[in-house]
Amino acid sequence: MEIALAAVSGRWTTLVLRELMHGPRSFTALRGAFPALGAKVLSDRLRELAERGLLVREEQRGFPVRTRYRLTARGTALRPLLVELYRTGSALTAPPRA
Amino acid sequence: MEIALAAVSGRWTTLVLRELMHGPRSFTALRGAFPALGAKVLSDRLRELAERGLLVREEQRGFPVRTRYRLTARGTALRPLLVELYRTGSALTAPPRA
DNA sequence: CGGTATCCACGACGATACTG
DNA sequence: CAGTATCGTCGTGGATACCG
Repeated sequence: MEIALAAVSGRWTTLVLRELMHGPRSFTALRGAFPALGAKVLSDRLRELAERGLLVREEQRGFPVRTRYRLTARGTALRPLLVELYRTGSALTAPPRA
Repeated sequence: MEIALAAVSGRWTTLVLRELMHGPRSFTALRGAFPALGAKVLSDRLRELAERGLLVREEQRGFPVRTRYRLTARGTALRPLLVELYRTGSALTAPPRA
């Protein structure tokens, strides 16, 4: 559980993962998706996720340099967990039944 | 998702919740279950979980004072999430399939 | 466009000591 | 038995500025 928890921990981590579940995204696209997310934090998070083998960074040659972040199989494996987090969060938000 | 994540965040939180899923436990019983868990951190965690309405603290009169921590309905609602965390963690631990 | 470098604030965690 | 008090450390995250 610690491993799974570490994989999704961090204020922005789940949001970034969720965005990438829809397909590869560029750095700027991710920033655009979350205006409140600073460049440094996004950079930190992406590096961490890459180190955990949950996503890969792909550079396209040319100018300006194009970069895409794509989830790996391990990354997409987190989908059910994200769904469950959403489901449980909704349940907790709903009025407590006594 | 942030709400669900907050509910299970913290190094010991999931473990404590998991232990309480088996039934009410005393402070000392919880300490015994996790020898590496300091009294202060356990105290912090229990207070936080109580504030979130995930468990309740029950005192029995007498000497010495007996205390039990029991999950509420909201607390037990986290079970599927814990299961999913375990499942996902196992999947991530397993050899990466490329 | 796609980042890195610095610095700072805050909260989680841990160790130690003490209490009713 | 069931905690609280205090202190120190570290990681996350935010603000700002700068770079190829």
